[in-house]
Amino acid sequence: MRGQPTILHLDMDAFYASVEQAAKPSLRGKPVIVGGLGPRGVVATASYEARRFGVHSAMPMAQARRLCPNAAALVPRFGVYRAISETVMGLLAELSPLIEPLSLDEAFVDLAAGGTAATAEDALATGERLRERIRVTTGLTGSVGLAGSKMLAKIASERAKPDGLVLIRPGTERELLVPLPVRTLPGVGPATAEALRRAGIHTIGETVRAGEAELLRLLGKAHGASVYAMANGVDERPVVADRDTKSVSVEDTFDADVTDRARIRFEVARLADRCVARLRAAGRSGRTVVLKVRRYDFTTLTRSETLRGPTDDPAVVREAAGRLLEGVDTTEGVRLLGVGVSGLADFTQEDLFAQSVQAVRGSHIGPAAQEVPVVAPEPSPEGRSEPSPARSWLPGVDVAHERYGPGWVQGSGLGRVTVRFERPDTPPGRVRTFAVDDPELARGDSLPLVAAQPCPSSGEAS
DNA sequence: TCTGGGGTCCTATCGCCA
DNA sequence: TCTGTGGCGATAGGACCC
Repeated sequence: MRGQPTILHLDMDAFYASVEQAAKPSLRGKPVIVGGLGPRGVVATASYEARRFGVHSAMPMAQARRLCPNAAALVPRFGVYRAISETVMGLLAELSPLIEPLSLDEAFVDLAAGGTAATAEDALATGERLRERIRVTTGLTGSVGLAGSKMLAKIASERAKPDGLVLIRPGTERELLVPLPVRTLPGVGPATAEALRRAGIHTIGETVRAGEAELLRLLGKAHGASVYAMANGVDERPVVADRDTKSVSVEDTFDADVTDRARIRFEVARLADRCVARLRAAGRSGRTVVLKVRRYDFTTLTRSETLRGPTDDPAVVREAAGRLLEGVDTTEGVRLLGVGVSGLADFTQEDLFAQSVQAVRGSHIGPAAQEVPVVAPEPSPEGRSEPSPARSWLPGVDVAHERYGPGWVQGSGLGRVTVRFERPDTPPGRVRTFAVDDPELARGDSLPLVAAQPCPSSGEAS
């Protein structure tokens, strides 16, 4: 049974960038980069046109723009991606009840659990049918890998990219793996690859030849054993549906390092509130509060405190984070602050002994400034600016103009905003420029990428 | 213009306790 | 009572993934 290609891995092609190209006809066939646009932004996804210039995920945006100055650089629209992702996951759910999403654009499916892959040929047919369904319902392409394990299915989809399907037949795994670089193996990142390289190990074949004892010596017990097994094509990890969240966190990188202690305290309180808002939205509470500080030199430290019981009270989390901050020296400047909660529970058990000093205060989520005796940050020259009107016209966002209809922001600056008026189902549209405070211009709703099926009253287009 | 944001898992160390 | 051992929770850091 094992070895039969019953594990399917789906990977949507250049997902965020492809969504933007589908939504914005003028960008089709052109280089598109989605990511943070601030001075410290990084690339989330680059379209294949941009990749030809050497742009790739996790690259600093500034470098990406030097490599590919003509690319459209857009901020991510996670709401849109999430909605499309749900549609795609719905298609996967038709194949099998056992699906494991890895991110918005990737998932494993255990076809055996769905009875849709008795043979390799069945699996192939299922995979091709899926790709077609995805194309028709979303207008996007995805690549499919089929194999007998998660690792191999993932390697297969990688080889299938873009817009393809690869099946690894039982018995061919070893010869396929042998020449591949060690970085191909799940769990082998930069640090592990470097440790192996120093031992003269570059490929999976060399990993196998080194022997298990040598790997244990180089990488330690658990990691060494796992890498050795993977190198031999042994991967028994099951497809796990419904992984439940173990922690919730939020973090912010500042445009410039922050040294002002009052400002840092204020930001930590704000992050704590945002974190609790997410926690509550998920209907969870948590017991351990974690503060994360990345300093000017990129060294990162965490401090944590475990409460007597789980909480979802913003004041409690804010105070714990504040206490943790008091033990951290920030005089030389911080580039990132984060607040997280782990040790999650489903229930909200209010502590009988009031973990918060401010027991009397309401436990609703309110503006941090209400409770924290923090100097509202002066319009200081450092750090992220408060959301100014101009900043909400970020490239890529949806807008609607009273006269010209739906469009998207192409760029803004010097008090002006440039909008391209087009929709997923129109030809490339034309560009108009407005004052940033033009009363006829407002944020708009995203439009479906594929014309909605005849459906009574599709109430979009406000 | 060097390096995001949201996670998971593993390991080491320390103190407490049986 | 002293010493050792082992388990366990809390804490911190690091590697990895998308």
